[in-house]
Amino acid sequence: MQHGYRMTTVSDGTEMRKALRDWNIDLLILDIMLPGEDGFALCRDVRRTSKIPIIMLTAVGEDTDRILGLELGADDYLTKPFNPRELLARIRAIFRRAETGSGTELTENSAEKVRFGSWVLNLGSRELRDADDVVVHLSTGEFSLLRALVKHNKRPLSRDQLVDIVRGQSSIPFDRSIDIQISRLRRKIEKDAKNPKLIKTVRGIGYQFCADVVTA
Amino acid sequence: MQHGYRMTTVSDGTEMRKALRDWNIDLLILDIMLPGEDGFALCRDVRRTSKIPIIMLTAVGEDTDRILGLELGADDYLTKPFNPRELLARIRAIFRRAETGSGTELTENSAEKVRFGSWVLNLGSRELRDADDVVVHLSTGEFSLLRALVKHNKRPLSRDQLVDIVRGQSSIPFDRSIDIQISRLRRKIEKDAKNPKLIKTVRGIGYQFCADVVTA
DNA sequence: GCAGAATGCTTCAATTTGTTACAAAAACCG
DNA sequence: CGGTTTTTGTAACAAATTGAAGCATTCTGC
Repeated sequence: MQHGYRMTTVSDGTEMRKALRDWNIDLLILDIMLPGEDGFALCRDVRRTSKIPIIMLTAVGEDTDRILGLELGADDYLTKPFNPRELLARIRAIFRRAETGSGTELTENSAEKVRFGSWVLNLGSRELRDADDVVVHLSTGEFSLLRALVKHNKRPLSRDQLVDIVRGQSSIPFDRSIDIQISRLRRKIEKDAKNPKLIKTVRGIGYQFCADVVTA
Repeated sequence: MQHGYRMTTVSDGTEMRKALRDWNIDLLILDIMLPGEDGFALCRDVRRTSKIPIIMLTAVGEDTDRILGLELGADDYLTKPFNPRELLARIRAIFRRAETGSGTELTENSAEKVRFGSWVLNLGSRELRDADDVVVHLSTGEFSLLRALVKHNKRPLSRDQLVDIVRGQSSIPFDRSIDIQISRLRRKIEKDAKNPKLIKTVRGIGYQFCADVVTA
């Protein structure tokens, strides 16, 4: 976590696609010079399926017109060597632009409300309601954890991943804090906390959200 | 007419305002070094009333952070001396972004009034009215804070960001003033200040305006 | 069933946030 | 100008949240 942003570094196109699939990536910074597929191809490829903001890193003398142009569709670019402050400024500018959209676009495919079991979780207002429409209070951490689980539903998430999502840090060894948060969350949303139906433990791996999640 | 764009040159802030009023200007290119009012002030001033894209021209060593940041709100900037091709590329990029932008803008030039919960906030006259059309008085700081929250609704804002927006300064360490302002604002607009529905706390991050905001 | 490991959960202290009371600063007003 | 009111920030304390420690429980492979 730096300057309020959490980042993941990958070393090639394959890792990038994996990261895009496994995490909710909000912004991509692409170097043109890469082993394997070059940045141009990657950029074009990502653009085909996603509107995620892309910043390209170029060497001097590259054809800047082409980078920002329709062909590649990057949102911005920087010439190496660049000033870190400038990168930060451009990142912020991009998010600020995106913000003025409509609000709720953590990612493009995020819906406002999701339903699972007899619960309705409103991702915008951060409210969890039961079948009778009664609000069950969740602390920030509980909401954050639940959102992570729901977002990656039916997929086991390691404690590392969860800590990373919830706290934006990589976890220290023997970090049990997620277990406790899971415990607290189960107490609130499971009918029988001893027999969890929604948040199951995947021994040796982590936790998995098992309910069908319907975006309403 | 050059490269498909028509342009008008002005020499100071007064002329600029006249041009903005008399013509349909689509994009503003602002030099920071100007006779009379400087570019920073002009930029901020334009931003108060318009969402028109702004590109700033800066000398080397300027504080690029501030330029693209929330305070000034420019869309891009270029360091002098710059390559005309690069300026052209950035102009095109900005128009391309504008095209793909979704609607629902929450800025001055679109709507004067916004509605959330049972409240109506008039951004022009700075009046907040309840369901019975009774004015609830807000101090300058309270209004400014509420406007910031509403503008970035459904998105958590850090204390730093809020201080920056409200006071135009970066906050000192351990600055709790935002918390107190939030507290005062809640007392005025929340039905139950203990259970805030509009302004929620995001622990470790800041605050988030959670209501649906409708521009009326 | 048993040993060891992984997970669940209680307790408690540290941190973060909410709020009250009060003082400084600013605006207002004659 | 002086006096008054309003606004805003600091200090101090209350409440909520959270994670570490540590023991209880469950699971796995034998």
